[in-house]
Amino acid sequence: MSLEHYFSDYPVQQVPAGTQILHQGGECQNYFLLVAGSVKIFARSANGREVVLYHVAPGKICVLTTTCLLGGKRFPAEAVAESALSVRIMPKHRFDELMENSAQFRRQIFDNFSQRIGSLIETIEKLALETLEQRLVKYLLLQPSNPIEVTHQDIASEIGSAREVVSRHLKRLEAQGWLKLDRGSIELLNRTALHHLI
Amino acid sequence: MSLEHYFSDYPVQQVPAGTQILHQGGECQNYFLLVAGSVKIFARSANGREVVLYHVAPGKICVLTTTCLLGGKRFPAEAVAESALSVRIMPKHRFDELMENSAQFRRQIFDNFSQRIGSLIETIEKLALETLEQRLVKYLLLQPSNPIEVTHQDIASEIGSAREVVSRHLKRLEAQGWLKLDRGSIELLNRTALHHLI
DNA sequence: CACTCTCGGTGACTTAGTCACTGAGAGTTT
DNA sequence: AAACTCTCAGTGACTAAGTCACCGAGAGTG
Repeated sequence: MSLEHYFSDYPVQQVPAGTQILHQGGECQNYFLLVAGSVKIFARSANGREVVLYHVAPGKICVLTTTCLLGGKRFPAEAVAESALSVRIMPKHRFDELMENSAQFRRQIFDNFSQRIGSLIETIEKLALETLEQRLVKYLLLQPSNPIEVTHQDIASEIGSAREVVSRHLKRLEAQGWLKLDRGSIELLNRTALHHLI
Repeated sequence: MSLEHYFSDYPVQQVPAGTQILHQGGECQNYFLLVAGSVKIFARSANGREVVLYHVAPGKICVLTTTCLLGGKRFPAEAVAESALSVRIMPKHRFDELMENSAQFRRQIFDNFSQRIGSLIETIEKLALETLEQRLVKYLLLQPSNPIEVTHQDIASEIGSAREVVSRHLKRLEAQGWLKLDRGSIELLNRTALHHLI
């Protein structure tokens, strides 16, 4: 039984791409389950630099929303729709009721939490222990499409760095002939060579 | 009703300071509740650099142990007793039973999870968005004792940096007259001045 | 066609991390 | 007490990463 089952009483709502769903310091009202699309959860520093904390994928709930509602806290980051979204929204009382009465539902929510903790720890390890080149190359090799449609700025905030630094590294990799840069896209030409950098 | 209540059937066991409790890739067998002392959970890179992920405080369980047991995964980090510990150990079947039957217990475990997710996100934001000086000064100002009994290496892994870098920053702060360095200890002399660096 | 906006490139500089080595001091052994 | 070992910190020289200020190309708009 997937999480979506428990949300099926609530209608699917559409959210356009680019919508800012939650702001730093904002209040969470309801739980939402993502049916389709992708939500980016990130933090922004005073001088405008950003770092992506995680992405919410279809079939998942936003863990941070859950911790806010359970703890009565303000949302500590920014949430933006990376693409057009379909979501189902569940009111707090129904969530609490399910947590009380359904072991299956609890299990799903707990799994969501566990996976998120694992991914956050991975992020910390990467930031503190890996070089920028390693993070960059891993990011590139993980992308499903080729060419990859993404700006240097996007990559920088994904891997916790600055745009200029990412640009320079990419330029160097292009000079080696391992990829090809274009405005808003990166084509990987030699995955094997890139793999050897990790 | 605190978490400790649910563990009271299980005897308090002593663990000497410095014991390595869990290794990266090791298997978790049981839940443990910390009664007294402190456990450091950290990751280590290939070249020996370390980064502290979090500390387990008295009255808390180790969230990572929980996620391992729930997900049947290997422990993704290192766990070391920072001081002598008193712990109570609960077998998996009893934990599962409590999760099933006690809303209070579930609530406690969830709170533990939520707090940990919050602290991990904070750590990511610090690593990616703050300067080393900010992280260092915040660390110093947060310590309860003065002088602070800690090595430069310890600080470096707390704030995700390298020993030499921390040493140089501390030397500079000492030259300003804001603190006094000694082997294994740092005495803060001017908290106000340090505050202005944040 | 002019205007604007996003994206990326670049030079000069600062900050952070690495590597290799040094020496001081504390504790232990002989 | 002298020699030994270990931990901790200091340092110079270097590389990597991040910042700041600016430029120019190209896409989209009116």
